Amino acid sequence: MVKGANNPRDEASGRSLRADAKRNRDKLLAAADGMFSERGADASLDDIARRAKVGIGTLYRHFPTREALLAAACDERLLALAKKSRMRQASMAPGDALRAFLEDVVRHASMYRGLATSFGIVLQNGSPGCHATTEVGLELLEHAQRAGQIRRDVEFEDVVCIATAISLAASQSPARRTRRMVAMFIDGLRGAGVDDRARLSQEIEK
Amino acid sequence: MVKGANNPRDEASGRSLRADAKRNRDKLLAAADGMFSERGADASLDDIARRAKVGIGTLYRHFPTREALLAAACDERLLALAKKSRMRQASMAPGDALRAFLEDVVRHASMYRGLATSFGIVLQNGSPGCHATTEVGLELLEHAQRAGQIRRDVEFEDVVCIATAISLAASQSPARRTRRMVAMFIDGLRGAGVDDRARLSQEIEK
DNA sequence: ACCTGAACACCGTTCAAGT
DNA sequence: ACCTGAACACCGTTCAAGT
Repeated sequence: MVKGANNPRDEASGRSLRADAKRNRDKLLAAADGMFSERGADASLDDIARRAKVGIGTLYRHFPTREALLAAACDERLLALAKKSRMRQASMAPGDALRAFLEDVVRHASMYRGLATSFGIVLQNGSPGCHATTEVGLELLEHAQRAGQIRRDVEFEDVVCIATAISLAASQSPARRTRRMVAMFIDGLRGAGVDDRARLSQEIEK
Repeated sequence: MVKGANNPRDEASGRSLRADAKRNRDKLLAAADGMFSERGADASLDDIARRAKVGIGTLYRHFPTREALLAAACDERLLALAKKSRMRQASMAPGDALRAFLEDVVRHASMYRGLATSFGIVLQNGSPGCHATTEVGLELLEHAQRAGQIRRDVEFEDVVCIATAISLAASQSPARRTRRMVAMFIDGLRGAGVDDRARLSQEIEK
């Protein structure tokens, strides 16, 4: 339980919330998670407010954009993902830990049906879970690179792109394809043989 | 000019169209292409009908879904893509021709802003352009595989997934990343060294 | 056979009024 | 300081009436 993540603060301002406001925020979060789970990431905001028994204006006050609401609703699960990934860092080979992380992120990017489309924006939201996930991911990547298991020229942004990309593609095609795509991508990140390497860097740079 | 592709037939039924219906269809197509180009793939269908000076019902009669309209609007450009790719088949090494094809498809999947999201569905639409593109792509893949430049276990569906995935990711991030991602993916498809290959097939199957 | 557009059921967002 | 919900401006889709 990371208690600090649940304190009564408004995302944008960081100010403390009045008791009733905090209550409303929690009700909105619960309602949003339920609604997003049942009907996907493009569920009606009106319905969410109604389920939370709160005026629609209150929803907008707490979460000015749909992405802000999505990020807040995802937050706990992203924190859990970060924690799990950090533990793997100790027990697995660096390259394998990165692949496991990539698979997890792909899964989470489709936590709600249709979430993948905006997952990139959601991750930039700066909520605790987003921050933690980004941090572990970066560590895992650097670790794998120092171990020589992943190309040096891969940036963390590439990994995020790849994850959302696979997730987006996977949501439109049978599940078995996901695993294939992760494996293929990791293979690409791993780097080609000695002969290929020089030609490849030429291909990549300009 | 492939004249056969422009004949006055309704996509679904295949029956010939009355002269005024054919005229309306063409006006809708022109209006749709303009509107999609200006405002993206989620442009208002009402606006398109209005620009075509046609009742909204007429739009629905000709194109029952938004994807059908998108596919029809894309069709000429997809035919051109297929033709260009077929020409490269003669003049380039099989692996390079496939990469060029992949880059083209990625570009076309974002022909209109926001198109990538539904590009998979659009490609399954069966219009002449979609059909031609699928056909060349399949040939290019098999050709590259026979030449030993691409793994045998890659299916054409994978290539489509990859293309839309990259396109989707690219639309949310700087342009220079696209090229990197294509290169990395192709690297993945190419296959790892001899030692890696056995482990990788294990990873992929189940 | 085809076209038209009013009618319907939705949706997101704002903001004046209330506590 | 925060909440409420009516009001506004949209959107996709259908279908009875018209040619």
